[in-house]
Amino acid sequence: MNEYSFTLCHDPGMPAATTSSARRTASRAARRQQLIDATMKCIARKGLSSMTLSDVASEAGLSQGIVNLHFESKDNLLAETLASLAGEYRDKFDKALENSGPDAADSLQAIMEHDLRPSICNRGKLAIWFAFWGEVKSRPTYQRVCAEWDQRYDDVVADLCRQIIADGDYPKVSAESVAYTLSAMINGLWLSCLISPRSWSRDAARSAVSNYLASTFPRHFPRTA
Amino acid sequence: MNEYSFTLCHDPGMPAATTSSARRTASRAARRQQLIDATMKCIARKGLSSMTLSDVASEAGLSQGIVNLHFESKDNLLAETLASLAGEYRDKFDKALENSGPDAADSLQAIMEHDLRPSICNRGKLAIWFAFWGEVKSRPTYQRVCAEWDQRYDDVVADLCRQIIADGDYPKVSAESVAYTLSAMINGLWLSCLISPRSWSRDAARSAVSNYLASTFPRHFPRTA
Amino acid sequence: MNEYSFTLCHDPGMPAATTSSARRTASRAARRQQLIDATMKCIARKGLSSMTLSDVASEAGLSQGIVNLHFESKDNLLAETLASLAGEYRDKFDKALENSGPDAADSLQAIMEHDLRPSICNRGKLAIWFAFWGEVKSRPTYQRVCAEWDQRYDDVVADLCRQIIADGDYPKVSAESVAYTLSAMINGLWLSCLISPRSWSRDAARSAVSNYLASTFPRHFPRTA
Amino acid sequence: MNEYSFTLCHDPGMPAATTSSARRTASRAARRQQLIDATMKCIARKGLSSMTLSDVASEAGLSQGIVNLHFESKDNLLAETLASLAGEYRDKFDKALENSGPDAADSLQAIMEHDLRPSICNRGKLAIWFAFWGEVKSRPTYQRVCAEWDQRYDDVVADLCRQIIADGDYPKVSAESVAYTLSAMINGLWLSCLISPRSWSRDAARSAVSNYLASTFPRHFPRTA
DNA sequence: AATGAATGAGGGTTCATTCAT
DNA sequence: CATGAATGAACCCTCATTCAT
Repeated sequence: MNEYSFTLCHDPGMPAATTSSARRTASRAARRQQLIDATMKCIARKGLSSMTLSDVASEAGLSQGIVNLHFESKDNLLAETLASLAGEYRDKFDKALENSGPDAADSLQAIMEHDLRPSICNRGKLAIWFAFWGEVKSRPTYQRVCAEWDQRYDDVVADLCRQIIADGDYPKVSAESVAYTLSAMINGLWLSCLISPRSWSRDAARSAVSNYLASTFPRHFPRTA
Repeated sequence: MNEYSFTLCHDPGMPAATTSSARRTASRAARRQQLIDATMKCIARKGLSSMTLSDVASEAGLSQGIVNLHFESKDNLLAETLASLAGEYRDKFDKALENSGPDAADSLQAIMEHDLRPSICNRGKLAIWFAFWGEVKSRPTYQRVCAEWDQRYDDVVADLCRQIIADGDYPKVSAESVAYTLSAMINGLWLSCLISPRSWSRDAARSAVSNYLASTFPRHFPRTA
Repeated sequence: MNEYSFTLCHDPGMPAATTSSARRTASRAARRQQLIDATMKCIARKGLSSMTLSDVASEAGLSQGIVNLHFESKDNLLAETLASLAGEYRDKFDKALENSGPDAADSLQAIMEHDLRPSICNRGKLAIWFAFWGEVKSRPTYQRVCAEWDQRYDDVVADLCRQIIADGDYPKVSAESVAYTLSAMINGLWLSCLISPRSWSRDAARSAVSNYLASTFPRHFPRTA
Repeated sequence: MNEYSFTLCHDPGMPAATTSSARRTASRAARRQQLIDATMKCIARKGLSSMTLSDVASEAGLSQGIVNLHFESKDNLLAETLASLAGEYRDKFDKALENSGPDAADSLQAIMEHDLRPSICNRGKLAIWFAFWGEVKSRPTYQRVCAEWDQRYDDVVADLCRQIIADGDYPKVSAESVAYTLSAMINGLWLSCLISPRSWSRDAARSAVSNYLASTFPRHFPRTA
């Protein structure tokens, strides 16, 4: 499924073209990732607006100045955190596609399942996504990263839909519209998971998607109980 | 459509039943609303995490200390801003319902149209909603307000779906699931409006919803071109 | 005992040389005193450094701007409060002298008793005195008022001591030194009342003074049990 | 004279028993003491109520945020300043006792002399003590520290008096009352030093104490010229 | 590379003071 | 005379950033 791969500014530990200091560079990359991970935890726990670099350093078990040493500025750390979040998501997304069955329907199913899986769809992770989305309007950088990915997501899904439509003869269905709807649904379900954790049910979310797919592509997605 | 009305802590400009000082009281409420409006503009422009009380005061054309005078603290201002945002939305929502046709399908249609109308679905307003959603995990207060509203929204829509299902004999359709899906779709479409304003199209959003409704309730929502 | 009277800048409600508006002026003086009283309560409760004009206005049951209306500034209010405190003390002091027996020893006794009486020597009142004394070094105004009074106190007491010494033939005793000691003792006893209210005992304070007087002027102050 | 030693929360520059980073720790303690010293100067110069953290930082030749870095809050700085003031006094007090002659009368004499020595009894230092005493009523923390010390002072002095009384056969004298009187006298003399620096005379203060001691314990404290 | 003490700009907040009513 | 909304300077405090070690 390489054809869908794309690049964001996410590439921890690029091979270090320099001669010897591979270990040092590797360690540097590892430290950066460690700090990014700490940042994500902090965003999830305290929110973007009250997270401080002290929090991040503490969470990472390191000292005050460490973030500026590795990322120059807080803004930069956050930008790279978003890139990492997106990259991580993309990797899992790609893997889910690769591991899916051969048909487009299987792939589509895999994507949807993937998006609702606990490793992706849990309050902690979602809080981070929404934290960045909440600043998208005022931070062109965030917007670019998010928009790029969303576009790609829609493209991939639309492509799969096109194959399904061709395969199953659904003349009245627009691939783009279905892709758009699916993408929106996932994001909306994520929001409700974040906002109403008490009443939220993963099964309800899954069957909402299933129902939609079943009513849109009845010959590919049989209605479940 | 009073049966769907509900209350959030939103009540700008109470009717001033008291005899004297009505003017002063009115002015006080007006000032608060003025500050809340300024806050919304600032959130939309700068984001929750970099908006300052100075920004708000400037935007309102007033002096530094004015916010603390009327809201005691920034936290409080933000909480009341969210309440106002929700209240404003609720009012428009209720009005849209009232003005809709007599049938449940008309009402449902009205809600969907309302949610995608420019006065609701524009980057400025959406940025505010997402700003608060982005902090929901770390601010129980925000969560409560948002969850309360989401629940209500789903209830109202589910109720309408139930009427439509009963009326149109759609035995395999679950009202809750459809309501859930519609609610998620709207939020997801909002997100894409916020994130990808360039490629976003109101018509595409509308037809995504229309298509879904048409495929779910074919006898009530005829497929459009 | 007019010979000992002296003036501080304390004179509430001076007769108002103007023609008619006597009532208005009287009311004005009353209001000023009301505010000064409120100020004293606030100093006792919150301390000089955290007392605000709002506190004073609240305590007096009046509105925000009232203090500046009547006293122009906070500094001025405090200066007049100190003057009032000193004036009040002076009045009671004078009255205690007037009401005392005819002899110098009686007068001295009366002064000492007066200084340890609950109406003077209670934590509330003392807190106010010490609050001002605590700022004496940095506020020449306070110092002047306090120094003036202290001088007078010492003079009065030294005068009485002189009479006692002459009357009782205590050749080795210096009137000034005894006056100085008595004055210091009283202030020290006040401090211990303020600092150690739990263990402080009015009787212990009184007998400390009695013992001192008995050992200094044995023929005038018989030792008590 | 170890039997009279006692502890307040005062311990600048702990000996750094730890192996490494002794320098850093030492420096930290030194910085704290530096700030406390600056605080004392500021209180003496401007008074508790108008001293600001800026003043302290300037006085110490350091930057704005330094106090909060080392003391967390202004309240905390002040509390530790009082503790340091009391600790410093206690150390000198103990040393004066140690260096005094062998007899109880010598010790008592040493204490009194000590309390009136210029290094203790000067307007700058006294202004600080009175500044804190002025807030004792509204700050339980201050009160506790002050009350604790006063109690100890009285205990030590009373103990000495008891020895003197036993040694010299003064049946009618109460050790507690004398101790109480002496303690009060010293505080009162301090006040007059603070309030009336012009007319205040160290010799007058000393002879007031001497006279009292001579008349109370004639066989131990011979009358001076 | 890592530390953590130090900086200082800028935040939220307080409050003495002003002024239209 | 009295009110209380409004002001804005100045406070305490936070925190991203710097830098000597």
